[in-house]
Amino acid sequence: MDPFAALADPNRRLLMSELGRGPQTVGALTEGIGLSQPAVSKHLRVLRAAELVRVRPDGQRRWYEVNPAPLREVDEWLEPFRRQWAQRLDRLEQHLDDTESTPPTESTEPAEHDHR
Amino acid sequence: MDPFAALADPNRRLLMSELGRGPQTVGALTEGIGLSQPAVSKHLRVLRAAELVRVRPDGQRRWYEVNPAPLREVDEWLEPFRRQWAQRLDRLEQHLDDTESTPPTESTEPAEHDHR
DNA sequence: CAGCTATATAACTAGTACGGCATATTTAGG
DNA sequence: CCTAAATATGCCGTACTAGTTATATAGCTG
Repeated sequence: MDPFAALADPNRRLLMSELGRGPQTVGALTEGIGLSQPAVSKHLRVLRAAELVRVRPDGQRRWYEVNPAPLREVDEWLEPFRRQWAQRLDRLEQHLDDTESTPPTESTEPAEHDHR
Repeated sequence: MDPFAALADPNRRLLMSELGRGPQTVGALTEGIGLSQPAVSKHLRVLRAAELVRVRPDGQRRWYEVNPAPLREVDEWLEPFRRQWAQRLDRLEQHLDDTESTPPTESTEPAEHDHR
């Protein structure tokens, strides 16, 4: 399963963040979040399928821990957009007011753009 | 709408990447992707709701362009996991084989962890 | 073994997502 | 005005999601 889909759910992101603080059992995770234990188990299953977490059985407990590797894919996807952050932030504010009105610089084409 | 959810769909990520190469009209985007025009319009609506893109009407055309700002939220969410990447990458390989078998280092607890 | 604890799975439900086709809307152009 | 082009919206079917409760499974303990 792809990490983007796995991280789409806010509760799963919460679980990841919680696990980021160290390995946890299902019980501990269930307490931290406002969900039933089965719900947590299912989210963990999705995270496992995405390989975002790994499990270590220990008697009747299961210690879940973060596996950050698949997050690289997310990070790499973000990469091309990074250089745009700084540049466009000022433009954003300017645009928030007149989003509907201004056509591109030229008449029918947006002219060459920053990535040219 | 939250950027994670917006990016969960692979087609929307494709549209974002396409737009990363410069502003495009709906028609152009529709050609690039294997979807109907209405489908593209709907995806663009979601991206707009997440403020990941902005539109500029130009006659009957609409020029869509990336607004990278919300991607910062994603990037910031990744931040805490970054330091784990390097460290755990070697451990991962080791684990790929014996994920089910090895109990934690200690008997009932995973012993102290990096931050416990 | 009996019973408790910890976790996973099953069955069900309500809501939402994504696609398609058809249609509305807006603008351009003769 | 009438038509065509570009885009958005409505409606529908199918599929998946995320939650619940109930139950199964596995280990622990007396």
